[in-house]
Amino acid sequence: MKELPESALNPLLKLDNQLCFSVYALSRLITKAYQPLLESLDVTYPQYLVLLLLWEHDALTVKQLGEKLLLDSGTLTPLLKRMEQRQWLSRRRDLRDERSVVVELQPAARALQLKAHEIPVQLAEKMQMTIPEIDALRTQLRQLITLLA
Amino acid sequence: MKELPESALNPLLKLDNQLCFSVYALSRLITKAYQPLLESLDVTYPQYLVLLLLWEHDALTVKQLGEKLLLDSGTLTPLLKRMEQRQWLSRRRDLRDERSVVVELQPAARALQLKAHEIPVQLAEKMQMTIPEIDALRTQLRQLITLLA
DNA sequence: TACTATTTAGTTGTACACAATTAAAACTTA
DNA sequence: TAAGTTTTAATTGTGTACAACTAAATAGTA
Repeated sequence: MKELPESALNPLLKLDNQLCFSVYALSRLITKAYQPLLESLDVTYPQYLVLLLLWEHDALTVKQLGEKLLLDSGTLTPLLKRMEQRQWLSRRRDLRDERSVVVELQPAARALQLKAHEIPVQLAEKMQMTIPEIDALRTQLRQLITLLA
Repeated sequence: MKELPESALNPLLKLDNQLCFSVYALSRLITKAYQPLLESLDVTYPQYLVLLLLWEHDALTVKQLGEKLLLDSGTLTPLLKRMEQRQWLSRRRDLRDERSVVVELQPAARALQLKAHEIPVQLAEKMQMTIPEIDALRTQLRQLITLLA
């Protein structure tokens, strides 16, 4: 009798059946889908996420950025330094708490915001989803994020 | 009159409203959720994905792995070299087509498969989802992957 | 057959991600 | 207030990701 592959015994060990791989692959594809749109801003996708937050809040500490993006200083510090070099933001110690570093939006990055308005719309088009569909899926993923964070 | 932040004018530019960020954040959280489970195998999550495929197919070319994982040789070659060093797989040119490199499962990695059976179950528990719920979400993400790939 | 185009991996350089560690500042509390 | 703890960024080292490029092998074609 011919031996079956283990994956036949445990279909959960098949890549095709894994939700986790879908999230992982989709995440990378989305980053790639953003790239041509972000090219005019000359930022990477993680840098764009930082800009989104600073456009909204103007100034945040590294810790606050990390909480919102679920990233630690090991990732953020070099990323923010690159953005500082391009004059998109400033980094300085908080005078009231020298442990913290305040990251503040600079004028050059404020100007970028005007170019960014179309990006979410174009992404939604690429994904061929309506706003309600996007909202529903996002809500579902948020629940998983809350669970795992 | 006080000026509103731009994000008030364009709510799509708020991080909280972005499906893409949810996918990105969830992907990283899932990788972290895997980590304690993969520790006993001493593999990273991308390496685990390669093992899933080799457990299923025994031998695949770098190109085939890349098609299934949506990764290119720039990522795979060094990753596979690390796995080769640990005797989990072998890499050799295909004699019938010297452009291709065949990656073949080695006995040490076959043995790892026994330890891996519980991993998908434990992950599903961490996500507090039933198999049908997982299947539904995966199907939805697959559609997006097909669209963007 | 020669010539060109395509396919396949590998290489190089840049940018995340993150665990583990370090160091300084601020907090706690005895 | 002095000692120990916690908080906050930065640093170090490893491992992805991926664009752009290179080189070898194969396929296609005039």
